[in-house]
Amino acid sequence: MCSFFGLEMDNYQGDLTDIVRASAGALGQSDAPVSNWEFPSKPLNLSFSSSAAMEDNRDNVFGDPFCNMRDPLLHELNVAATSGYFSSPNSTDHMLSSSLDGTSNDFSGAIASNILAHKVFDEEMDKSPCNIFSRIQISQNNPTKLPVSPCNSPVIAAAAAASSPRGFKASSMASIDMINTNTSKTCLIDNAGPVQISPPRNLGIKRRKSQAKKVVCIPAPAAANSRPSGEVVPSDLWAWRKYGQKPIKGSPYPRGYYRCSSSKGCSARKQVERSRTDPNMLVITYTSEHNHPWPTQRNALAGSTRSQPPKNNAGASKSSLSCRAQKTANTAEEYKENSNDTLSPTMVGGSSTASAPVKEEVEDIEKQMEIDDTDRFSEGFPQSYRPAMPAESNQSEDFFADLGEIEADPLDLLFSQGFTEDVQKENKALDPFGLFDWSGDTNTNISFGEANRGL
DNA sequence: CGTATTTGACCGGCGC
DNA sequence: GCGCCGGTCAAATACG
Repeated sequence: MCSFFGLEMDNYQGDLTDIVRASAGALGQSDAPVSNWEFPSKPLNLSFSSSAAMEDNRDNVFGDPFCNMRDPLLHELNVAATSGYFSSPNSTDHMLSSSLDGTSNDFSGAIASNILAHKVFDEEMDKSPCNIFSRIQISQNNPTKLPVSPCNSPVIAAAAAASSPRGFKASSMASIDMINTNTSKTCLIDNAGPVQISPPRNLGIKRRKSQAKKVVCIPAPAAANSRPSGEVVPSDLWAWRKYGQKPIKGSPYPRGYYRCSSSKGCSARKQVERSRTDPNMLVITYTSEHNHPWPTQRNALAGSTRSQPPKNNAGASKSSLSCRAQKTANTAEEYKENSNDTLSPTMVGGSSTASAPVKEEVEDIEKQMEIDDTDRFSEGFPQSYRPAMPAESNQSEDFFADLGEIEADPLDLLFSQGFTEDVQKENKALDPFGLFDWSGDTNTNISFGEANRGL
């Protein structure tokens, strides 16, 4: 597995794009599957209503009443590591689970995989050396360079609690060992420079200045995707609606503005942009918090029907965007990239071809994940989660090679019909309360692409 | 027809 | 006070 390049911060102050620069490294620059993070992931904490758990999360930065609920973003990101296709079989490092415990509550999620390096920066995060950031160099006014453990943080990843209605309790992240690879050998940040995280100046964030924000820096799937249009934005299963896009001064990439559409009145917002310093990385900034449980398939899908980019995407209808992009594009190539890879959620998930079966599978997976997480942690990816790979593979490399060549959503390959059926059966058995409408009708099913939209 | 996206216009904070 | 800039609004448009 490739290693991540060193993470570094340029000195550009204040721009969230650079708050966390997680180099995509070999990942972003390789042919690694770009849609890997569409894979559903497992839950880290199933305590939906545990008062104790809630208590433990009382200091989560967002005062999130749902902080114990699963974070769809986390799950999704996590799955890659738990799928067995991404993680090392020798996952023994409990770095995150231990280092986070009781220290960075607002750093409520952790995700790691050999492929994905998701990094979250919370402006209000505790910089205690005991937390995840002990492995990250904090730059700004703090000259102190916290040691970066080159082998303990293959992926210093944490899902944005802000994106979650509940976040995760650090102590509940034992599963991280599933996604941490054998760090002593497969360290993703080996031979790399330190991770430097610069707290934002908050300049330009005026109206919500006092609000906590979380910045997630993730590999930009689109960068390696040949998708003709649209930014591939990771799904977090929240329903996001894009309400604006602006070119950002100093960055060739526009910033997309999204608000939660899962619930009226929800003030949750997020901004998605490419890192100016590393186009392979997407910087997602979450602002405010959801005031509702993370969406069921129904409300998450409200109005979500588009799975394809505008047919005239490359045509006149895009001229406006192109013009905007052109404003900041310094070169023809940059312009091209902007035209093709703007932060439009239209194609999020890189799965314009995502079909209903796929989305159902995703939902099923998530559902089951909520049921038996602990077992998975110890036993690995459950049989039922295992995608029916061609040739039943452990041949992930070949698989990914294929992924790189196909245009169809890799999930179509990952999840076979048989897989779906099995999971559905299992889900029914395991979800006697029918908390989730996994079977839903066509209007309520989340299309994977749709689920991804807005990220 | 309902919903999402696009995008120009507008608003307000901040620096000068 | 003015201009810059980021963030948001909302009309137009696209899509299923």
